Amino acid sequence: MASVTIHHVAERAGVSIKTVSRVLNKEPNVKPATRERVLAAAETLRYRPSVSARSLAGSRSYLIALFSDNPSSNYIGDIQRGAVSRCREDGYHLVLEPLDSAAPGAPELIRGTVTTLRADGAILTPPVSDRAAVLQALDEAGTPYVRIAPDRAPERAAHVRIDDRQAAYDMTVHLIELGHRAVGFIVGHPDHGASHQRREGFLQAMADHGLDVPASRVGQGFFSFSSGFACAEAMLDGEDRPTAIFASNDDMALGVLAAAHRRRLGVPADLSVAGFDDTPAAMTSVPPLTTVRQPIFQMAEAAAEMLINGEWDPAAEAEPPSRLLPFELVVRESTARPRS
Amino acid sequence: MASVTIHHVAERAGVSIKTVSRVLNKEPNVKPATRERVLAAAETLRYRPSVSARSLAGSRSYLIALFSDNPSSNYIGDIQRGAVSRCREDGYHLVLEPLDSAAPGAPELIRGTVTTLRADGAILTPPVSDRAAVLQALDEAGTPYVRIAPDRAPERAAHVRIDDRQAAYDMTVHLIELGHRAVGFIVGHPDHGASHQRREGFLQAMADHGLDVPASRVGQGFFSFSSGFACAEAMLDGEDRPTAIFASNDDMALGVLAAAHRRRLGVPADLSVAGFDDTPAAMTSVPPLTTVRQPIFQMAEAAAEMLINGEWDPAAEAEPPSRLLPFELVVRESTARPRS
DNA sequence: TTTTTCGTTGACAGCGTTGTCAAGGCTGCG
DNA sequence: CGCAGCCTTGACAACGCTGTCAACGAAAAA
Repeated sequence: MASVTIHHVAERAGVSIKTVSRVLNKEPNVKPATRERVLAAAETLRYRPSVSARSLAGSRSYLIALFSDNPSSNYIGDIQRGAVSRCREDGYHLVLEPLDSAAPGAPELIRGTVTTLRADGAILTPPVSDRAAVLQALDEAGTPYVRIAPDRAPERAAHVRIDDRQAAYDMTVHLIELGHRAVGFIVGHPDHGASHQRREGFLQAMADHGLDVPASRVGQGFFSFSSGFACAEAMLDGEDRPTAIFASNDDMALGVLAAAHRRRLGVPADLSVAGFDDTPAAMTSVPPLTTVRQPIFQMAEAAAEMLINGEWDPAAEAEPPSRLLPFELVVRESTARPRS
Repeated sequence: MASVTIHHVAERAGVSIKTVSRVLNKEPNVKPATRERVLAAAETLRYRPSVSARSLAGSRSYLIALFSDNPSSNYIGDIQRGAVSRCREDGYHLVLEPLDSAAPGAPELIRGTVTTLRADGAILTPPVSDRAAVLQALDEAGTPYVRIAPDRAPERAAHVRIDDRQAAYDMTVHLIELGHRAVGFIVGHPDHGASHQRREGFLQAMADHGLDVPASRVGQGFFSFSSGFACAEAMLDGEDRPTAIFASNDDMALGVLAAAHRRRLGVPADLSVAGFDDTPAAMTSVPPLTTVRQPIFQMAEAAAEMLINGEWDPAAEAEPPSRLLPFELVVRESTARPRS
């Protein structure tokens, strides 16, 4: 309880607290012998610096806030693990702040959080990463932040993303190459930036192959199972039914699967289905889903790293940094050649 | 950036910083008029106390650590939302610490985390809540903690749980009352405390109704889809196939569904399936799953509350507090009378 | 009226670090 | 040999807040 402080370590090592501080912060100009002595003392005493004291005295708080709205739990879980993993390397900690980013109080909540915490940075997941009011609050608070998979105004701040457009393009080409001509598409939640890019990628691929996409083949979903189900019902009941449906995320693809199942349409025999995200459910569905895998864990790691390294100073005029990570097409059993 | 401190508020309100501190901490003996003045000043200046400073000066850090190992993301997500929700009421923040609780370094990681953070408490989710080494590390660090759904030695520390035994008992009775006699059971991960209690509840209910449970009808799963699938295959392929299978969680129940589907067994016509947890997938599966709903959100809220209120002082000899929350049987379409 | 008590307020000393600045000791070069 | 200049180290003042203790005035008691 009477916790061990830097003074105890200093005393044991026979040096001043400042020298201990130097060693622990890997500052230069400490004699190797001294460094060893300090390290040994810290080790035997099991010394742990207090983040509060460090934060108060220094310029870093060792705290990073993660603001997320409720997209899929799996997505958030990967984000969290990735961010924490990188944080641990440098003694940082992740403070969790789930919220309703559309609520009027959201910007104020965020501002309050980063200022009470004196957070060194914030990570925003979609759809938070596209809320202008939130970004503004963070700008005003002077807190650096990294947007994950932003849509609008990517140049506005630091961000990490995959090429959603290209991924959707590639998946569409996969379907076309299998022989599909009538391909339906289910757009994701309009508030999520990636939704638009995925749609564009799809449309572009179809256009590039001279394929027509009537309005009835593009449904508006919300990234939920039920919205995927509803859109699929509409498409499958209409005349000129598609032979393949590409849903903007796995949850909706699962909804498509359910709708097909209900109509006794075999997948992939009668209908090919493709998703996006490669959630765990994609592997366990019947049949397993062809989908796009995003390196979510790595994206979060990258975001944390950018913050820890202080790669972006909001005050400076420099262009905010960004990273583009690779995606991967995962072809499983839900897509096949159309029945001729 | 040049953040507003308690001094600014004090100056603006024309009082000393101590008085501002009193008002903000809701301490007694402050004249109402003074209180108003301070509150107004804080409001217009948008003052936010620094957790670091509070932590350093006072006895509370306003930080609670959440240690979780990777059970289902949905479960963890609910836990997080519940805990954060309660934390916000009192200006607390949740620090996320996912880890591999079976790793040899886990206790040390936890000890290090709570001491650098000077955390006011820790919340442990299963299976972390049953790791003796972890509990010991926390005891040594003198940090209060609340175990969620612990199995072994519940009297050892504060905890929150539902009556898993009774829930499994009730679900089993539900199946028996539908007319099932041959009921299979899939045990959960042996490291999770609730697994044993659920099995006991099942066995007790069967015994109370004079029903026999041959060893072949009790499979050992691991809370995963694939383990549920494997266990179901074994039971369904054996002679004397059960007419109902009760899986200890929804993921495994989904595995059972897949196995039944593969054998062209109708659910619930040929086989009734019951799960546990009421995950989102339970509602969207085909057919929707009969399951047990745990008030996960509320359990986490309760855990955070116990910590915030300081309901348990590890130093004191008093018996650690605990809370038992109600569960709910959710009957959907995966269970029905057996085909006569 | 005088004394006691209590409600209200402020001064001030930390809390455990880091940042600043200065003091020595040593090295190297003139 | 002397002095500039670097390497190494330490003293000490913050950082923003809470806990302690004392002071003041007013209300209550004598």
